Amino acid sequence: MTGLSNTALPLYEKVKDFVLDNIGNGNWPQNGRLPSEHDLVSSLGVSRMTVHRALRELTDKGYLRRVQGVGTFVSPPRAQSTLIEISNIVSEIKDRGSRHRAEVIVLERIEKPDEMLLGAFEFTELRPVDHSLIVHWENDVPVQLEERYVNPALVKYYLDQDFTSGATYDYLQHSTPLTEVEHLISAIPATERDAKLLHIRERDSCLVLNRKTWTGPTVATVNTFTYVGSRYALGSRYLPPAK
Amino acid sequence: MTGLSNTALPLYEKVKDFVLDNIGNGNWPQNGRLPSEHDLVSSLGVSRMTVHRALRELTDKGYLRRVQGVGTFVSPPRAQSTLIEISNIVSEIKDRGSRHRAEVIVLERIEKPDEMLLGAFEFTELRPVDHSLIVHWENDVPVQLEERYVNPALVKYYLDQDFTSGATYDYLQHSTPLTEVEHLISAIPATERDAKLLHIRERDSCLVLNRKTWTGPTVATVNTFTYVGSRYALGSRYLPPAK
DNA sequence: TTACACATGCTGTATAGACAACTATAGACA
DNA sequence: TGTCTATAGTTGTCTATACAGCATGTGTAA
Repeated sequence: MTGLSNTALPLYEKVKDFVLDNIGNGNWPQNGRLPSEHDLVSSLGVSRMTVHRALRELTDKGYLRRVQGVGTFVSPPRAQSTLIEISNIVSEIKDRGSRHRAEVIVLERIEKPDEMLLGAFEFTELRPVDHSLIVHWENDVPVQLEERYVNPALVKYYLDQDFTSGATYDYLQHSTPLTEVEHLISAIPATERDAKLLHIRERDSCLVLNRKTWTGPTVATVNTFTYVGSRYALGSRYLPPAK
Repeated sequence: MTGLSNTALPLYEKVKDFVLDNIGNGNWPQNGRLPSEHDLVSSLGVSRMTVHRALRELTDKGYLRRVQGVGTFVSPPRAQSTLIEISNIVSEIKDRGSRHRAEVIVLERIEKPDEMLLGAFEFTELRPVDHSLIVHWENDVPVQLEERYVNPALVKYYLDQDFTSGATYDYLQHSTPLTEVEHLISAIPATERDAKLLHIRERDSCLVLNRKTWTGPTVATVNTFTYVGSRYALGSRYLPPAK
């Protein structure tokens, strides 16, 4: 009596389905503890690596929460799940084309040189500050307003890191203590300040992306990106296969 | 000479970094072919499972494209990459709270009963059509306009599926042929139609989420969600840990 | 009582080996 | 020439085993 389905899926997919079913029908309640890997190995009759892979993938998708030395728990259904993944939208917006291109352009156009952005995220040579307002340009047309706030307590941390290893972007992906990200995307009419800086009329539609990152329980950074609604959209484009 | 970094990362993370470095510095060109797993095992001195995990995770993130029996290739830098993941935004928006709740509410409020939505995605009992316009309400206030187009050729496919197995949501996650998703989020002023249906003024800011799904090279569905900008935002909230 | 060491149970990582499934290619054959 | 077949190479999955790292409870000693 394995409890696994009979379809042709790989074993680890069947294990995932088994777990999701038990969560879905309330068998394993929210924040409840799952059987240990060893228990699942015994009851399902598969190897531990297979169980482990299934649980790891469900953890990546946000269905589970695992703590080494303690156990595996059912995550509450909302929020937490896709947060990290959504952060990729922002990455995509910022580095369309080559990796650091967009940011370099920005640097040449900064309106107030005194208010430098915290470059630790994308660039090494910059002096970090804890608050900045930046206008991004493209072909002499302002397209985006960016406001950044960085928790001063964390600035030192970034300065102490060694970002000269070349693979800055990916290094950060792996090693930063930024554990969670919150995103809010909204459509608001341009304020007087927005209109002036972006060369549009007041009340024109703007697309606002608000991003907040956390390191554990403390807020690390807050970013507000304001786009000219009539000209720009967020998102990602899919190119269908040629053949 | 392994080529792996000396930091304290797990081996599979080092392999990932190694691969990303080789992609980043142009050593392995776009659409180029990577060394086989066996080659990497030889040159890096780690086991094949470790190499495999690294390559699989990079594939999931969209950096690589793998074809069984052929090889591993460098994906073009963006687009394909995070598309699947981003689709979760839409899921979360639609089913905050319990799984099918949101959709049920919608059904009670449909303005034109003749233009039913294709329920195959969330509900079994509905008659599918290939095009529909829906107004979503909350507490007697219209909050969202939804326009759906479904490729008629695919309607039959969904009808033939067996969605009565209980785990509808997860079943679809695994088995639908929807291979790719394109999202565009934009801020637009309300058209006359939008204003009338959503009880707002013309030119008021609206948040528009456009979603297009593909099965291979053909478009499967097109959804347009129009939200009242002053009242709603897309995104996800993070709740910091209590302790 | 308090502090520390240890055992236990859990997840995380890594390996070696095996087989399955798929693709492309080369060669045999009609 | 065209078609089928065998084969080599590649990725996908699965197992059994081992060890590391972490958290918690327990028992011992101060």
